[in-house]
Amino acid sequence: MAAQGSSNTAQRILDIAERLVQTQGFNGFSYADIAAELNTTKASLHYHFPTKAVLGTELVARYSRNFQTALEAIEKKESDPLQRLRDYVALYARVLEKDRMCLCGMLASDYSTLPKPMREEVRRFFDGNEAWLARLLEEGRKAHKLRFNGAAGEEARALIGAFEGAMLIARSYDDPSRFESAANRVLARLGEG
Amino acid sequence: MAAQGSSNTAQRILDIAERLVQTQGFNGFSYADIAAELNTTKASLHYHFPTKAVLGTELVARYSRNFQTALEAIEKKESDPLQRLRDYVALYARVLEKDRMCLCGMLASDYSTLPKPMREEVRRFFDGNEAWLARLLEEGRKAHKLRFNGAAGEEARALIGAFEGAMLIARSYDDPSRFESAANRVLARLGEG
DNA sequence: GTCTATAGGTGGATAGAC
DNA sequence: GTCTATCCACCTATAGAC
Repeated sequence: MAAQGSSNTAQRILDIAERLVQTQGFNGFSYADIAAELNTTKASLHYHFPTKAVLGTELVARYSRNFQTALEAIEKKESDPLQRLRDYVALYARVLEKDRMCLCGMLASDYSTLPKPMREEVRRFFDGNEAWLARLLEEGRKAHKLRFNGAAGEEARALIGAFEGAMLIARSYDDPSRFESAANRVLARLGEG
Repeated sequence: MAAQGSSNTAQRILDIAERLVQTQGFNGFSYADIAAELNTTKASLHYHFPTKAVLGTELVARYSRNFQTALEAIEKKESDPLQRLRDYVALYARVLEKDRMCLCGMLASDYSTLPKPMREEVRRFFDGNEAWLARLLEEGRKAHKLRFNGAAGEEARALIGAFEGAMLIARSYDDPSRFESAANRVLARLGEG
């Protein structure tokens, strides 16, 4: 009854594809790579995901859903705004510890070569992050727990850029502490006062 | 007498390759793409750059040299630290206006698939930027023109990450103003007081 | 659902004529 | 320095048996 893309095998395919995209980019992996790791054939993969574009689109959609779920989990803890920000940063740090880049940060660099449906999903990811962060920032400022100037939405965008960029470069040095250091500077600044 | 890589043709090849890498990544372009644009053949390109790894390495080396030259030009103007920072940001903005990503930011996302000599050149680029920025930051702080906490080197790293990340995401929205906005927030914070 | 086999295309790279 | 021709590996994708 379930759609093909939601079977167990499909999920295992997505798991492997996800790691490959996060480490090598969308143009840096192939069906053959996945097939080898799953001990199956390329043709079998095409049964579950007829084209690479479909696979990629479902990949980002799933990643976005999981990320949103993680954001909701942070909110449920009802901790203070600065702690929620720390939890948000920890989501990035956990990805980096697995020697991966944020899926959508990686896809942002592949953006010009992506099929249109993937582009839209990538944007949706950033839009969702921005909206969540902006709400948190505004709430934190009103409660005098977070300090920043100007529009919360713009600060949110700047934060996302800073985190994605810090992640990107930390990977080039195989040194997660570079991300931690940059993120902590940001948190310290926002928590001042 | 000059090495092959420094002929006029070689430079034109590098110009085209540079744009292609900045827009599509190192794995997103081919000798065929360059040949088509130059109205020549793939075989001819291999005369100038025997392998793609060699081409890529010379590409990053040239980019780094040009960037360092631009940094020295900023220093020669002997403007105040905040203005020099603005000039630094303008280097990024000019790349983005051409719908390109910073070459080394793009290569950072391809990092795991790059030949070793390219990796080293990419790191050298970031190291050079960090050193230049750290000197500027420290000088600006001593002159009470720039305000930030902690080590200048760490602040420099955070800035580079923030700029690269803002660039990366701005490209996904085809909206350079996203970069400008994020960069201006950073500059405003550093210039406070 | 998975397999074998294969199509049709493109990748980087080389040999050898001019 | 540039060309034609070619190699071989790899790519995404499909047909059809099981």
